[in-house]
Amino acid sequence: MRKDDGLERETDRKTHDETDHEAVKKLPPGVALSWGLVKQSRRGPKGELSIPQIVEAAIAIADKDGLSAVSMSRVAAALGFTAMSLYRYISGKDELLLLMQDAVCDIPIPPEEETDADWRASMREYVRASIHIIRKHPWFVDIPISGVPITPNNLRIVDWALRLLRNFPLNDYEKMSIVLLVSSYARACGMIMRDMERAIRAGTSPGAFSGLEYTAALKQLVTAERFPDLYPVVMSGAYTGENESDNTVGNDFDFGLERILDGIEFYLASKMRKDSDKNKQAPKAKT
Amino acid sequence: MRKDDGLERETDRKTHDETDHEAVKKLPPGVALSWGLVKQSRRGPKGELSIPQIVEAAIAIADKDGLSAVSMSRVAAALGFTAMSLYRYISGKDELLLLMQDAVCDIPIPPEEETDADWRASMREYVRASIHIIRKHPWFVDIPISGVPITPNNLRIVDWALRLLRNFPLNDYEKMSIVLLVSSYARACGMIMRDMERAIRAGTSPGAFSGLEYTAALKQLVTAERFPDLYPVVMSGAYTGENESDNTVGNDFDFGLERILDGIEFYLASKMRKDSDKNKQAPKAKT
DNA sequence: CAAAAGTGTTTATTATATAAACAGTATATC
DNA sequence: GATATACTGTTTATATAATAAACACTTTTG
Repeated sequence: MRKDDGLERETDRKTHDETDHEAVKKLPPGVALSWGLVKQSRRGPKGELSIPQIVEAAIAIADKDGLSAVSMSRVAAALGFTAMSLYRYISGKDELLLLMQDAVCDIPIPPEEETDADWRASMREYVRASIHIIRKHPWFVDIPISGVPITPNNLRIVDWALRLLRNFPLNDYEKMSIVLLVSSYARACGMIMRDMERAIRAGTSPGAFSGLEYTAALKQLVTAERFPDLYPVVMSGAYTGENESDNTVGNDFDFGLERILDGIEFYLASKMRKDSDKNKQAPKAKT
Repeated sequence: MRKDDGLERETDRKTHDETDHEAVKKLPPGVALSWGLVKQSRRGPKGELSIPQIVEAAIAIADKDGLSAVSMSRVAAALGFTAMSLYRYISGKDELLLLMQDAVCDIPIPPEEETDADWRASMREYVRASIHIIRKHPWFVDIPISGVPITPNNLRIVDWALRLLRNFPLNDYEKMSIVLLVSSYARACGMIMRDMERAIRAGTSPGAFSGLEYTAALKQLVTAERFPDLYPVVMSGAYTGENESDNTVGNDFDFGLERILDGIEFYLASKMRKDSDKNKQAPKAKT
């Protein structure tokens, strides 16, 4: 984890640290920690706790009882310490949340070889993996997005997404736009799936998520006059998924994803057509 | 608002009310309120407050100081009452949040005539309106989604979205999937725009959102070995939007939306092709 | 008029994050 | 080795939440 390999002389190390410091200092609190860039002082008693330990405990609590159950005192208690002891390691709860978020982004990235074959399949796999994080850690999307990802594990996922677009005739901005598009969709779908599974676990009869419980009420409330186009959809039961089998919700998401992939494919095709109009020989792929 | 037209006999009315009640009772707390289905008792002193008043005050506070500033006591204080007085109108804070959410969904829906002309333009308008809610009320997306929309104003927006698809050769499930797709994208984009504007208002230099401040740090942290495909994007400055003019972020979102619309269009075309293969005369539009 | 139902308030309870002061411990430097 | 220093985990205290319970008052209903 430590970059210092011991070969640099004292002065070099200092300069290097300071350069790092200036840029890194501007990072939001906690981000530096996530990159493992922390003071490593030798004096004083060794800490009995550690950041990974704290984060792990917090994640376990959040997985079990939700994000609201994650309080400093409960995390500390789970480790056999007092709430205040945590502040020796992290500066506050926000930092803990950020570290939790990055920690669960530490997923296995598929090896590069498998990627190139079928980009649509790869994209589906990417979306599936993104959704998997949310389903495994339902609290993940309860933490508001504070900006572009800048923590290491999160960035590895972005790196993976970009890899899938590597050989596409797109500039960096187009690539980022597509990553944004696909990731946003994954997030939105993951959120809804999360809600579904949460409801089922909370005792809602299986398949009764997505408003199925409220179907009867909605059929009384949604009138044809006030909701001309929603009315038939509610009445047919499609709105609340009355006639769907259990896993059809997943199919809904698959449907949307395929539309997005179609859109991307369409854009690539039209762009390559344009390119081959301009230049005589079309530059199909960069590598 | 009352369905009872006075012609039914007492027994009929009772039965009817109970039917309403049974179905409506199952609605989550607050949803019934949002539909205006509340006890209307005559005894006791008239309330000096009202639900719309409370919700309005809460929204004003949230718009100004964020969702975390919305406390029962602050809302009450803004109206000149004590915190506990609010509990005579709503059962708790969750209910207040739900009512706030529905209240800001009360947006002008464009008249039907303007819709049919250009469905892509209409869709763009729909997305723009959805995003506008989020930008005007940045706290909107801080409230987690608890399921399919079931409050009246929110459903009117869904109704609007469905109207845009009315004449498409799609079944209800396909329509809902497309609404989900477009709405999710709008939400995701709105969130990011919200963050951007929030950061700018908080003093971040204009255009320095989206990680621009962290560019220097990222260029040190993102190595070519660890992030082979992200590396060039960070280095070119595209990742943190270094070379973008102010409104390019919006253009990013436009890009993704156009891909989604392309995808929908592609699907429609391929489906109609299939239909015309099956039946001799293609049923182009239902109405 | 009396009962009932509803109003806003005061008071109290429980949780929360976190600041501040404290006593103990391991290291660095003399 | 002695001692200052920097660090450890703890105790105590503060401020702010949501909201339950008991209270006094008001208006309608029977």
